[in-house]
Amino acid sequence: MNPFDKYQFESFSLKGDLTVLSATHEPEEFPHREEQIARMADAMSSLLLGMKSSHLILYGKTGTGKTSVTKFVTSKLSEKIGGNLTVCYINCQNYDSPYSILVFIARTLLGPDIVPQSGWTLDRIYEELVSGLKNLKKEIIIILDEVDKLVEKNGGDSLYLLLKVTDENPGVSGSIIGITNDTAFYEKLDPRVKSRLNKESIVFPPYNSEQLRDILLPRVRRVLGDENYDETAVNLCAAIGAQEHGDARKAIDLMRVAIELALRDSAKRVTREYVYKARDNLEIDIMRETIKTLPVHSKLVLLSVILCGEARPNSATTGEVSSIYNHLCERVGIAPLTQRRISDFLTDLEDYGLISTTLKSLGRYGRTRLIRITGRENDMKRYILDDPDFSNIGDVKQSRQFKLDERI
DNA sequence: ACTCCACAGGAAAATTGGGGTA
DNA sequence: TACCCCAATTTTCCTGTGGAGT
Repeated sequence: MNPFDKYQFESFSLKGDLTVLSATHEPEEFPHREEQIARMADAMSSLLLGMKSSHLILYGKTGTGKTSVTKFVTSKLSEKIGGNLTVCYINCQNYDSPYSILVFIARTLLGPDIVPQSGWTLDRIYEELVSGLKNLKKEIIIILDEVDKLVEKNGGDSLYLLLKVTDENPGVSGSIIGITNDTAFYEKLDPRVKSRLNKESIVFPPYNSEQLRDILLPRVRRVLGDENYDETAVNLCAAIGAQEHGDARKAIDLMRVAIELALRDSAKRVTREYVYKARDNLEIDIMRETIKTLPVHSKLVLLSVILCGEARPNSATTGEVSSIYNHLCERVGIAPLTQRRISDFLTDLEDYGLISTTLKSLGRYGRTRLIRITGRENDMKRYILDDPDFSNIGDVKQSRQFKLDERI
């Protein structure tokens, strides 16, 4: 026998497409969601008879399958009904005003030329949309992902208007599917919307780790075959996902990254170690991605927080941050915003998990938020300074110095 | 017990900017 | 061109507040 046999480095190869483990993959099977699917189908079955379907509200945390299941069920429904049904998917994070929603719907259902992005009055867009929908003569399903954003922002105006479109115009037949992760969503609605929304609600409970494993395993098999991975690695992904409020997306992402890392290493199989590495990687990726997509002022505020923390290791306060921010703006050549606004940015940054704040009273010295960076600030600084707008910011240490002098 | 700091965070006014009509 | 409508973003103005100093 060949003495080199035991030094086989050949790594495993993919048996299937890795996109099965990507966010855009739309599965055909939904383990542990049979009940929800059946109930949705039941609620929408009246469309098959040409009757109106009632509106639906779906509750559930992120990664519990609400969106995928909805897309799945609606696509199956349109298979049955044929060309007589159009589905319009809207993510309410992007379209959160009555105006932008109506425009979006009009443009996707009726074509991009029917209404302009802006310029017309809301009334005119409404009229145009309604008459357009009448001419369409189709059943319409409007999926509102993250509806809670809609209600938070401007009361229930957008929803109210949509319900008016679907319910108050003979000749228009539409139903709304609202998706939310806010369990108190319905209570927050104002009465005029509540009364119209003859709601049927379906809850998507978080997955536990066994259920996550059931979701993960078939997909992993499709990618890797039966060998090439430790089952404990899959279990670990499932366990981490379960910890994160039963988040299937998280578990799937972890598995994908773990496989990618193992491939890059030309490893023989995917092990727990790769899952741990994947977790670290994902965290950094998420951080870089959120920082990269931050608006300029937000970046400056975050940078100010970091610099402030470097100057004085104990927590920074809003006032300190905003004075550093002012200096940075001057340096970069951007008009600074008010402290009121900075305060809002700080809340945003906290929501993104980039900083954490504690409201504290310093007695005689007022009441303010103590602000701390969460995570590796050197990395953060690097990602912020990647922004081409900040090319003239120069040496950060230097700028820190000059700020220290200016303060107090 | 009372003050008063340094803000938080709500509400409303003002500004900005796309796009219309005449 | 001037002027209007609308949404979104910021500013202005505001009221509220926990606790160190007195």
